[in-house]
Amino acid sequence: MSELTAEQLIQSPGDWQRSHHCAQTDLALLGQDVCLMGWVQYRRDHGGLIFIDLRDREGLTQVVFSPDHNLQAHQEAHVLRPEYVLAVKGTVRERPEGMRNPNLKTGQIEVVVKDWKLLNTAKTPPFPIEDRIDVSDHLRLKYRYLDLRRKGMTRNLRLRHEAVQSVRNFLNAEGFLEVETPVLTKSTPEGARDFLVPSRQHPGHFFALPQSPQLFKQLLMLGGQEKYYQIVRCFRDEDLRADRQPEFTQIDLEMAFVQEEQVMRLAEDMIKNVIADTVNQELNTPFPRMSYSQALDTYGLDRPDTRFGLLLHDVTDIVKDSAFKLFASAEMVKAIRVAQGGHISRREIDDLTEYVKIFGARGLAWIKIKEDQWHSPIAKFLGEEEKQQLVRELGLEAGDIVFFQAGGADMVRTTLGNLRLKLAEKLDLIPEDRLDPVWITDFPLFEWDQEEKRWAACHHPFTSPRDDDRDLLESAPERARARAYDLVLNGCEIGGGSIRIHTPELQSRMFQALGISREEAESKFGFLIEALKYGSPPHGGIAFGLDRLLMILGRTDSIREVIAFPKTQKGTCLLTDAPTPVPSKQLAELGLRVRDEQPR
RNA sequence: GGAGCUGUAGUUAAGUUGGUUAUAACGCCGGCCUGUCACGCCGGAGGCCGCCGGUUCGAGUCCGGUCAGCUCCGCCA
Repeated sequence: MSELTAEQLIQSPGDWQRSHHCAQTDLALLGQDVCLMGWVQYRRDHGGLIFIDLRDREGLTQVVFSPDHNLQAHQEAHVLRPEYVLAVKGTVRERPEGMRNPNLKTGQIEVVVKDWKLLNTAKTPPFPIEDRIDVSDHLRLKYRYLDLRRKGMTRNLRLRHEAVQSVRNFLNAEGFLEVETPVLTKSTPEGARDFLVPSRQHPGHFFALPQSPQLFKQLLMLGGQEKYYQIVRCFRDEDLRADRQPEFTQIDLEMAFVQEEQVMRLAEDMIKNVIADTVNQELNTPFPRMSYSQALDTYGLDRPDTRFGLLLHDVTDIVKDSAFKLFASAEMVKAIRVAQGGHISRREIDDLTEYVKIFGARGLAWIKIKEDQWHSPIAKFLGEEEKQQLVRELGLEAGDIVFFQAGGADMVRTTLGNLRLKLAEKLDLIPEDRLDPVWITDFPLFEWDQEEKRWAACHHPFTSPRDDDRDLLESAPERARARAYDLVLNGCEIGGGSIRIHTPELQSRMFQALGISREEAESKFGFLIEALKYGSPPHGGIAFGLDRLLMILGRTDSIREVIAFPKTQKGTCLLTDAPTPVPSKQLAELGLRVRDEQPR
């Protein structure tokens, strides 16, 4: 028997056809001949007997090369290495007593090789194709195609597929039409930074990639399509986070002739359905609702995680005459009681103090409640009356610890809102298997843009004010409420929408309130205002961040885990090396020149 | 634009107060092995300690810078 190298053994599959997937081989197939194709997961070469765990997308099957069944095959199979690609034909047989593997779905059986083909060899992968190995993000992204072979990524891609199918099935049944909208579109003011695409045919002119299909979906309502949806890529040229990628996917939908209730009911039914179809969990509808101001008051954030307590209490009034000047002079003082948190050490408090500084806090006041006294750097400033009121407001008991934050309202809320999350994580208070949705409603229409010194749309400039707040647009914009709603799941904003403005008059007033001049409104949004003049139906909708929803359902802490080919935090692709410079000829065609081009 | 963490063999990590030849496990290569299943046993190879500079008799270790990955602030209607 001549010794052939692995490369010499490579063959084409020829007329071999795969009969089963590796996960399908079980006792029901006993005695049958099957043809499997896949990759070598593990090889256990005993010399006289070779076991290969063959992997395909669906699972693993043990195949056995035995000289008793095919001498040549057995001898050739010594060349097999991890990730080699092979096809085997063989017989499914029950494993001998005591040789079964209960950890493997197909562990009752094995496939005895009658004939096989080596379809391809493989370099030794830079990291093992196994879930239990933690590999650096850098390597995983550079060799993403190898990372995708791992079970975790395969599972996440399947989850994504199932979620998308569920959404389509649901919305199709509800009478929605899936319509595509342009990816090459118009740059608009407001919102995130646009990705620009230069126009070759019109030098100096640019398309923008859509931040969302917002205007087109409204135009589809104007186009009489009544119920639209799209699972659509959106682009925002802003810095990345664990839950943010420059391109991400929205489940976008819009309905004509509806009010808030219909959109919210439909949306929660859709989400309920997706969750049942993917992770087999049942949510109760209707989802709970909370006003924006209540969310800020009790959770500090507009995306409350309602899976645990640690609520914020306002104690501004209690300490307004305190001897502790920091409290007395503050615009707002809030507190979090951690029941039986007195064991938190000085060292841990120091870490938390460092943590809150990220949010602009100067420090972190705390009190440990003991049986006989209050242990705290600030206890000496607090009078009996103040202490009594704090006990009442916070429900204090011996063994508790209380954290305080005093200062500007925004800072206090943000700081304690984030501290609350930090504490919950640290103290393991988050029930990981819970899915707690909550609608946030009653958003303000505007928020003050400190940098631009003007009002900015809280949601977007097409969101309708409440009917009875219309006159506030000019007189008291800060009091105007929006017909907007966000859906928050486990403290993550997974969707948001609104009832839109559908008359040209109101839309023009909105632009005015935002400080957008008549001329600018005309040049940027003229087509919309014009369109609204031709019988626009009242309409509204919502858009969900598919990736974020999948992060929660897949119980992963990074958006990269649910995207096949994500970008790094610096917005690059380690696999393709994009973005790259382009030849000057290509730039010239576009009428572009790169300023201060560095020699490379 | 800013802050923090990380960077040592193919991979994951250890590396003490700055001190001789930089460890371990897995992987890889060679050999043995007919019931393993993350097979086992014997042997072997494998290092620009991210990069540049500085301090020092001497730097993986200290300092400055820089690059990359990650987390966060700003930003994200």
